[in-house]
Amino acid sequence: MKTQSVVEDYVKVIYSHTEWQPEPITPSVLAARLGLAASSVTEMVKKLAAQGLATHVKYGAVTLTAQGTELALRMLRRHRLIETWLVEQYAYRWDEVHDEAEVLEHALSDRLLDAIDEQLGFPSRDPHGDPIPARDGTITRPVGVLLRDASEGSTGRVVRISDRDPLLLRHLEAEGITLDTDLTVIGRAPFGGGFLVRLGAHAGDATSAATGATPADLDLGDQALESIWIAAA
Amino acid sequence: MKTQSVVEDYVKVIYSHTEWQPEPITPSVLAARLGLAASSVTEMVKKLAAQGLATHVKYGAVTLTAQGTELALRMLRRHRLIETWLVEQYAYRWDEVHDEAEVLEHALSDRLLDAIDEQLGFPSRDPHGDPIPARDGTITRPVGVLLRDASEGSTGRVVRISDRDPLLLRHLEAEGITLDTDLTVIGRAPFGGGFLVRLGAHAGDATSAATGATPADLDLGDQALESIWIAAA
DNA sequence: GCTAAGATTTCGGTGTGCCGAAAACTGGTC
DNA sequence: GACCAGTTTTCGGCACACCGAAATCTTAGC
Repeated sequence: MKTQSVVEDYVKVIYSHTEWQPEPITPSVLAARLGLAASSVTEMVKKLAAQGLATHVKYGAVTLTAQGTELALRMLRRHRLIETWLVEQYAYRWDEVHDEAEVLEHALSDRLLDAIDEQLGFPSRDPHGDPIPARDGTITRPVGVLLRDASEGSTGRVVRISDRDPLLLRHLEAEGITLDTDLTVIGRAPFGGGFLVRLGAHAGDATSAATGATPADLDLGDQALESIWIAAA
Repeated sequence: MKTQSVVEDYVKVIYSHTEWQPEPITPSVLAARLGLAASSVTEMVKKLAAQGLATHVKYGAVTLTAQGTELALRMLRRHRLIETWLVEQYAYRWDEVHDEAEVLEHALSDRLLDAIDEQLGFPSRDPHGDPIPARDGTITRPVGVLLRDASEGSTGRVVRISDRDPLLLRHLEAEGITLDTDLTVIGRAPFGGGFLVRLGAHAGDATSAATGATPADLDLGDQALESIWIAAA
């Protein structure tokens, strides 16, 4: 019961892997995410299983038990509340909060966390649009589609941006794309061109949107397409 | 460079021991304060010495080097700022902050700590009256005498109360004694009576103060006499 | 100065989480 | 159905901070 925080990290990563895609995580991916050797992960996963937090088919994937999921959601709640708090109260930018939250999520007491939750007015999502699990472990996934899968000509509002890469976050912010930004999907430019979006829900008329780019259109890279979720405004 | 926090705890305790009394700390006292076996302390102290944080005369006392003192003051600054912050921002009571601060002092980044410092208006003392070291390691000790050593009939203002024992803090608060409380020292009642103080700087006249107790006088225990510092109001 | 009580250090050992190398297993290919 | 590449597990080992027991040192009392 001493260095609990290692267990918390494993569980959090295992859970996170399935949050936006269905496949359960394999030991090698887990090792890569944690920055550890595969052999270390095998050992630790055995301990997680012994504690009833995970199940592990030999030579196969790692899955959380109900108890493990509960712990993961507690940690996710902590992480996302802390990120939100840093942005709201201490003027952190959304690309700067992750590392600090990574440490603090293991250190704050439940009491302090609840006080912070109240101070923030019980927010339901963090600065990247990720849902903050409720105290009872409830989590409501925001509806939305990956920008890559959005249909041409459609408009939508940004509801989530993956926090995986801080540099992408800074780039997008510089381009004017943050949470709740309205945008219109122009689509892929012909002859292998980039993927274009226009800021604003009503920018340009349908004809120009179907016809081509204007100087105001943004050419987003593949990484952005895989990171931005939009939903009907 | 991983579990730095153990080193930080040792250094903090070593420093704290000399903050309000001159004697350097011995390994056994250090072990008691940390709740560890003496043998563990011997080992760790050797490592502190190897890192240039402490000097250790064999079979004798442990002292901090300039570098060790610097680290201790950084930790003390963290601890006391966090305590102040918990009280001011999150409605903790002064007897509840210690354990939370004990954990957080190892987890907050310098950046966040500075932001908190600013939010609090760069306070110079914590909720118990302990001075908060400045960013550059400067610390200004509040002037004052231990209540035990205060002369009879004198009046003063409470400038510090040791945070060693939360129960004492709660008791004193219930009796009406907190930081900046003015009080008059009546003195020790005759025939082995308790040590009496009166709330307020002007309560009663000199005669009654010299003569004896009134119902409003407080009879403080020995622990309180060793824990409360007063200075001219 | 001697001794004994008490403090301190030394010594062997523990648990945790990590590693690299080697062995064992998987799934796909021919 | 045998092989092979890649993954996973096993194995021996390491660093860290801790422990109790035994050895060593200090110091107070006489």
